[in-house]
Amino acid sequence: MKTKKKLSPKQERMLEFIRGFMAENGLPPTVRDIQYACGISSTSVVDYNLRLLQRDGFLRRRPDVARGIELLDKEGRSAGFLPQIPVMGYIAAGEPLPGPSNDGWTQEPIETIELPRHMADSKKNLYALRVKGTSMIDALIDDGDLVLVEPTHDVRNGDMTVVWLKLEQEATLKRIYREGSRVRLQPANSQMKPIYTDASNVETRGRVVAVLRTL
Amino acid sequence: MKTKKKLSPKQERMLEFIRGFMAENGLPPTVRDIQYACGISSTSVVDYNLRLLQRDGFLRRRPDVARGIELLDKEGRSAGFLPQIPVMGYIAAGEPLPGPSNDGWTQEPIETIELPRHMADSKKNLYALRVKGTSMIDALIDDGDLVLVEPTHDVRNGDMTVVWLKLEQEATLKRIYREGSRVRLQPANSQMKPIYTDASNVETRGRVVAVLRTL
DNA sequence: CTTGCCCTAGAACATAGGTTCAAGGGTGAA
DNA sequence: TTCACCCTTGAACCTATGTTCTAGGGCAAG
Repeated sequence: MKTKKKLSPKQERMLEFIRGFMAENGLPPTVRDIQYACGISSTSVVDYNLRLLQRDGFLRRRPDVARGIELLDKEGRSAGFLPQIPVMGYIAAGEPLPGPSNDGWTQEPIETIELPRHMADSKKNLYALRVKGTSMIDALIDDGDLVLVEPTHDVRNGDMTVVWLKLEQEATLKRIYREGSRVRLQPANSQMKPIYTDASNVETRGRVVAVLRTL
Repeated sequence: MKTKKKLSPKQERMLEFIRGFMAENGLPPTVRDIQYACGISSTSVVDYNLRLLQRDGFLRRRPDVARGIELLDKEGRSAGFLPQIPVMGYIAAGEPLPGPSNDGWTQEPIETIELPRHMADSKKNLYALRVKGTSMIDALIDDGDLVLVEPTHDVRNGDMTVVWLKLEQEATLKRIYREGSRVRLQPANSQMKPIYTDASNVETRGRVVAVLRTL
């Protein structure tokens, strides 16, 4: 159940704008903000569509209060305000890695989560991967965990890194240390031994900035 | 540096209210909301103090916009809106466990974090503990990780649980399974063996609902 | 064509809510 | 005392912003 109901393009646009406005400015937009941003000719049209959106459960309005729009998630609780982080796919040993291509993404997000600003600096356009299986357990990452990734090739020694091992056809998360022509991949778990491989065999896909586990 | 500057009691109160209002209602309060809630006699007094709070970097105001208050964290970025989770102390093997007493807490939070609603249902008054040392590594929890705890004694088999082992004088995080008069404490890491101990030796302090690791 | 429904227009209205003003009380320094 | 500074009062002011009204266009069913 992706959407509760089909929305008119205008309504899509409005919702999209409201979300963005709230995440960016930290407060809900006014009717007129929406009007101008969405190129709508009259406040009454905005009001009309807000009414419909409310009827269909996408938002709640507080009568007579300025900026009294409250976005609702599918469960009816308040949402918005927070940076939306796309969960771009799964990571598991042996699986191909989804990632950003030159322009945009190789695929659509499988879900979206929102994170507080102090975890997800919106400037870095982070994305997330869901861990499948226990193959990352030596990095202290369990099945079902969510890893937040900052997409960059500029990875420093010691960074927890998303690496693709070409030879092994394997994705993994390790701390990376370049040692001459070879690379040491150090599990986060001190009880595990490091892996050594040739530098030409590793492709760094980004730096892990956080790990989230919900139980 | 806890606070940038000493605040008057009134200003403390106002900030406190604004934070609460935003977390609860999903939008910033009006000047008059603040006035009534804090028992202030005039909007101009509110304005006056908001002015000072802005000067001292606690918030930003957008001139002439309704509810144009934006709370700032110590780094100057937008804050508020989210449930504030107190980090009540540290957890490490051998350390005593902080926790809720009959009324209130045994101590003050060492810090405060904010979490999105879908992680921190405000009804459950969660708290957090910061993990010190690598003694929880068999539960896939590293030094510096934050564990979110729902304080309850009603723990079910298989729950990741904060337990206090009386004999060993040790706090730990394990999945718990009651097996007759004894208790099996199962590490999250499948490569580790479970621990068995007598039921009378374990004291459950709460259920872990999430683990957060920032790198 | 007529009716009904959904949507758009533009304007006007009502008030929620930010801002300002003139005045006054307290307190400490000079 | 007087001045300066900080804070409080109460009211008035103004506009940002939600709401409402009347009118009309497009379109499908009858």
